[in-house]
Amino acid sequence: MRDLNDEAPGLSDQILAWYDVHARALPWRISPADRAAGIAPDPYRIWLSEVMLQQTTVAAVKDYFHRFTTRWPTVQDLAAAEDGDVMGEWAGLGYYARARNLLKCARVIAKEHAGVFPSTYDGLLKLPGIGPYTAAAISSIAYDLPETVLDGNVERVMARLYNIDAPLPGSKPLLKDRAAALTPDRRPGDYAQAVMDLGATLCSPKSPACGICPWRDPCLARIAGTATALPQKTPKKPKPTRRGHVYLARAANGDWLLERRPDKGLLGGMLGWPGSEWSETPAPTPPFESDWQDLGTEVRHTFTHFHLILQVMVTELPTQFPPAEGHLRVSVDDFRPSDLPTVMRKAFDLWQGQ
DNA sequence: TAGGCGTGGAA
DNA sequence: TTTCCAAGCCT
Repeated sequence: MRDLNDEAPGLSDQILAWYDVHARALPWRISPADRAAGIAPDPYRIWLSEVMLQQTTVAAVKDYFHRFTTRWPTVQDLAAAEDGDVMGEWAGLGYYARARNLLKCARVIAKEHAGVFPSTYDGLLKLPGIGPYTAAAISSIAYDLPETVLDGNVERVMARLYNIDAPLPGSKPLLKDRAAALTPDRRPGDYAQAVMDLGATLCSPKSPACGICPWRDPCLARIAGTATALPQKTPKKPKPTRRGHVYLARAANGDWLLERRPDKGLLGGMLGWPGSEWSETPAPTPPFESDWQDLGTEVRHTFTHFHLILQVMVTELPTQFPPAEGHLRVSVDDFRPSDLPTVMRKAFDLWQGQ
């Protein structure tokens, strides 16, 4: 049996040589040439990009990264921001606990670490929103420490390189061991980005470009013809469908009735329309007595673990409406649809379009 | 520890 | 249309 660990130095050299030529230009990335010239990444920008990239594509992150770094150029700037401004700027990116933890983390860095990110894996791991992957990513990319990143890309690349057919997530420790054995002491930051770039571009889930892969020769899955079937994953449960009502009330002067959702749970900390519970058979719960009209078109949206169909009800907001507990009256000048999470913005778009 | 937690693009 | 999945973390 071929032992790829004996070839580890050669393997890391091969993928680094590939990365030197094919590294994508990304707004948060220091190119391999600039790195070689001694330019160091800004840990704040690496951290911000890595949190945004959790379960999120590069294409979706780019504009958000630019807006955040323009508005808050340093971690101290971000730490001093208002909660609602950060949540509004994150709106549309999803997994909103990331934004709440981002702000928590920035404030810990500013207050307890003098504005400087810890430079060790263990120090980073203690911070809100930083788990094993992100701690390893910041350690390696920002500080050039030989920590092993294990994200979905690296899992796929390792499962194929070693032809491991044990299913995820159970095989994760084994994949981590394989990935760690390959992590070099030389250029660990470039190496981490190289393996992830390889997974994101050539070693793709459905149709890997094995013919032009720098690891095509040693790859045991390519040799065995099993690459596209790896990594195996335990099957997922089907998504149920839930229903609900949302209530859009606008005053003659343009004011809107909104609510700030509680910090915990779905869409936590985000703005939203008042509404019913989301269940199989939700009872209507209008925020105040009025002649509510059914907009006629439903909002359809899919979350991580269920489908949602929302009935959109509209009426005029009384001029003297006394806001109930938890309700916000937002003036036309302060209301920006882009501050809403996508499912809530869809309801607004329907209202606007009718 | 397994489930909660968004969104949009690709196939 | 549906399914898969993307630089995961938290509880």
